[in-house]
Amino acid sequence: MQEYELLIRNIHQIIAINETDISIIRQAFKPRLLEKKEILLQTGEISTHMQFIARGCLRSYYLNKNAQEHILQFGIESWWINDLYSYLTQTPARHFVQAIEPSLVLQVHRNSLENLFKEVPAMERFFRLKIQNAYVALQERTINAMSQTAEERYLDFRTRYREIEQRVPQYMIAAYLGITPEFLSTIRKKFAS
Amino acid sequence: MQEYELLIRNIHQIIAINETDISIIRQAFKPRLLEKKEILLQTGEISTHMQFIARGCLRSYYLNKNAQEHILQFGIESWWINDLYSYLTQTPARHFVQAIEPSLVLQVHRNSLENLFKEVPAMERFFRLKIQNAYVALQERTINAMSQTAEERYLDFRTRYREIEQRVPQYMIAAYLGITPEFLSTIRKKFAS
DNA sequence: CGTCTATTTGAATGTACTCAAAAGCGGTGG
DNA sequence: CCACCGCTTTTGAGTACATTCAAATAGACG
Repeated sequence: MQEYELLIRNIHQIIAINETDISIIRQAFKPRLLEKKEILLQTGEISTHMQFIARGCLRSYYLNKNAQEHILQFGIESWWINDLYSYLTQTPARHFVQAIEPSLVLQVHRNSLENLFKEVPAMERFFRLKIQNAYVALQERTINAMSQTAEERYLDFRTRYREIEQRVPQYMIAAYLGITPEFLSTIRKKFAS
Repeated sequence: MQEYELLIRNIHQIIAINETDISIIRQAFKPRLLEKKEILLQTGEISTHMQFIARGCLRSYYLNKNAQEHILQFGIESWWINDLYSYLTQTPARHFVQAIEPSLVLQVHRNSLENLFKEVPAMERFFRLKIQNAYVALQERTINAMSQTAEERYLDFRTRYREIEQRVPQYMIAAYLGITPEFLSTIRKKFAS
């Protein structure tokens, strides 16, 4: 049950919860093991769960009309990952969510989360804050994508997500930054240690 | 009071409201006239109002560290405009909101909106949907910024926001697309009618 | 060890920027 | 009403940034 500790800590950092709340939260979340490359959410499916990463590394990505992959988000331990729009509006997902490493997520179903909100109202605030943060992070990324060179974006990524950089293959970082793997390779050469 | 009709229609398209609701909504929103170039929200200020554009054209923009302007959003009649993050979190705004033309906005103060939610609960759903749509629009824009050429982005903008393209100066469209005005000019030459 | 995938390298090309200057346009004052 | 001023848009030359394609090299894993 150690994985649940991480979840509880993650929530407790943001909102106040007591022992009763904690046991209600534990019951609402179900563990799900994922193999490397296993897909948690497909385009076209409707997202029914919020998921917390207890162990491993995942990504959400999108295929554009030329079938190029674009990564929207990476996630490691203590992050939340989803196609938020599909979840919120109950419309077909436009993104995939996939495990990069063997992973363990703690999932709460939409209905179950609604009940949780009734029993632990502060959880509603918790998720509202998560969504707000996701929004502002996205806004910053949009601006950076438009105003910075690939090199600047890469260095920014490196400092911001030091750990992720070491855990995911380079071509995925390129797909996150919106550049080709070849060009990322030449950028990296400049900063070779 | 014609400007209020537009607001009511905008809300009524999304949620069911009766005559009583309408008069409550009318009272909550106050008109504010803006001159061309007048700034409605400054970086550093905390956003206290949601605003609906009844007449005119506005933009929200951001200055990056090289003091370049990047436009996040244009808005014309029937659109909502704000620094949403500042409004939601009550933290200092990172963006400016400015009138491009002489404009009229209908503003509702945060406190007033909270009261409105109690009297007309469906309004809470209305704004939640607005925020969700803003999120997904931003996500699409991020992907496009990374995966499309300037020309593709411009053509996309043109079909998506035909009217805005005709109302705002070209250098602002460049600032929206993340390219230089010179380069936008050469792109346009190719499609000269 | 062999196979498959990921990364690197390099040449040629395309996309977008910088800088400078000219042309166009819109409002204001005389 | 027109002339002028300031701002916006266009044009062009030179350069920087990033891609494509092809091939070589390196790593990971059964």
